[in-house]
Amino acid sequence: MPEQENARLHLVAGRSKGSDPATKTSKGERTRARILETALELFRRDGYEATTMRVIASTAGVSLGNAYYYFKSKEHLIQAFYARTHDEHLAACSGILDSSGNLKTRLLGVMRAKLGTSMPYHRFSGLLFRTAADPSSPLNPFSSQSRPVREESIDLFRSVVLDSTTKVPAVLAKELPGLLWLYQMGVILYWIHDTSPGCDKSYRLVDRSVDLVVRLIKVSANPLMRPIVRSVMRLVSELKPDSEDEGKGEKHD
Amino acid sequence: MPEQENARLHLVAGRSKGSDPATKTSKGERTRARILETALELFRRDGYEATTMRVIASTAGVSLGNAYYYFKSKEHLIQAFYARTHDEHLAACSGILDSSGNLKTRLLGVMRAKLGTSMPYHRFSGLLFRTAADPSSPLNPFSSQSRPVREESIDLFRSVVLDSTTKVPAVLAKELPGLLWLYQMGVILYWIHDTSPGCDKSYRLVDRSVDLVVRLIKVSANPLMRPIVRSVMRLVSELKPDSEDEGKGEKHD
DNA sequence: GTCTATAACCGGATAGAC
DNA sequence: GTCTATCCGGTTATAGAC
Repeated sequence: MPEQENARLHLVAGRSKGSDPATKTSKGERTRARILETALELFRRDGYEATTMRVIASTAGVSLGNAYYYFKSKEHLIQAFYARTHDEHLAACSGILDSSGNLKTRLLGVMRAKLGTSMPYHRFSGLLFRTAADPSSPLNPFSSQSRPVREESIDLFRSVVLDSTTKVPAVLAKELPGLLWLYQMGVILYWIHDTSPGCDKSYRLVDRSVDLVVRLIKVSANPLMRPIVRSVMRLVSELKPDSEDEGKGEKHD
Repeated sequence: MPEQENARLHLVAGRSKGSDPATKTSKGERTRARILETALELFRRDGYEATTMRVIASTAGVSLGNAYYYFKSKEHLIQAFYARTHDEHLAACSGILDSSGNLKTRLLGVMRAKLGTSMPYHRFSGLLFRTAADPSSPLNPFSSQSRPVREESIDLFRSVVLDSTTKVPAVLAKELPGLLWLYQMGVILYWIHDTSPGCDKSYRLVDRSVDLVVRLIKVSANPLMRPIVRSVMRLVSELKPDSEDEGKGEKHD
């Protein structure tokens, strides 16, 4: 399925400087970028629903049909948004990850950075999660089409764990990055519903829960916890891979 | 806001036999019921998106505008769906809850019943969760407008815990029903994305995780766990109430 | 005041000409 | 690669019937 490859290429277009020398952006690439910039701008300013494809198109100086030539649907603009915020998150994390080996410090830094970089899109993210929760949408974070971005996110947590000086029990090591990613998703879900001023509650949630998570990781090394830890890990590994039948949903790309 | 009262009244219409004697259903109530039945039937058969309001209306033998007279939006049909499945869930649970006092048995019964009664709506529920995840939607399970149904669900878990013979540590007791409801939401979220035949994986998840949950509850009584349990409970109680500002979202009823 | 219907509006999406 | 014209479905306005 070459289209999927293509989608991924588009996704990263403008991030990793193209494989060709210089800034050899074709006209199409520039048009595409212009539409995307316009859309994200309008989403942030007016929200998702309030921003119509017609307005995006006209503001970007193209026709409605043309906008649909570059983005198959309004939701596909969101995929681009995913990639964008992930890059910003990475950038915001690098400082802490380079300077500390303490697991708690690292995880806290990553989680706080996640909230920080997401803040400008608080309202927008609500809608994002809306489509994200739809299993038949290619945009949902568990779908095969989201795998590339998902894997990148999990990689981040892998580096949080692996490059830390804190010793992680062997049983946990393999699944931990994926679990932390899931934990992050949970925090985001809370944050989306958080209407406290400045989203203070979400920050408190991060502070407290990171502490908790790290303590749980440490406690899991205790022999008393052995059977429970084992159960958890079996549960996780057994139920994780949506195996062969992924992408069976109604909507295809 | 009397409308909200009304919405709730409508919600339970046809459930608790009206306050008036006999089956004094007005014509409007019958029309309303007919539309709802038709809609749920079509949702189950064709899915949510594929079922248009026009088809619902014509199948139910009313005009489009008339359907909107009874249900303010397509999504409002979902609120009725919530109530419906909750009632079915209650009925499916009663057997186990009346016959066993064992916490694990009770919780397992409730969770399996939840999956069982939800199965006919597997596809539909995906879409449901879609709008449910939108914080500005009155349908999201955390919203103030969903409170009545939410409280009913939590009550079910309260009875699971309170009427069991297993002793639950005091620190946990207060928050446990709400946490179990949250746990159920998590299971549902997994189930929605579960494409395994017969949703076997979801059933396995329930079997394994119920075992785990019950063991965690018991372990939490261990003095070694004291500090962590305390942290968890503080976290929960501190971050739970979306306090005063609920319903501040864009969409109002 | 309760109910029903018709005719629009609006925005996401598509077809097909250039 | 770009446009115009059009479809389709959720939603609303509004007029009248009971």
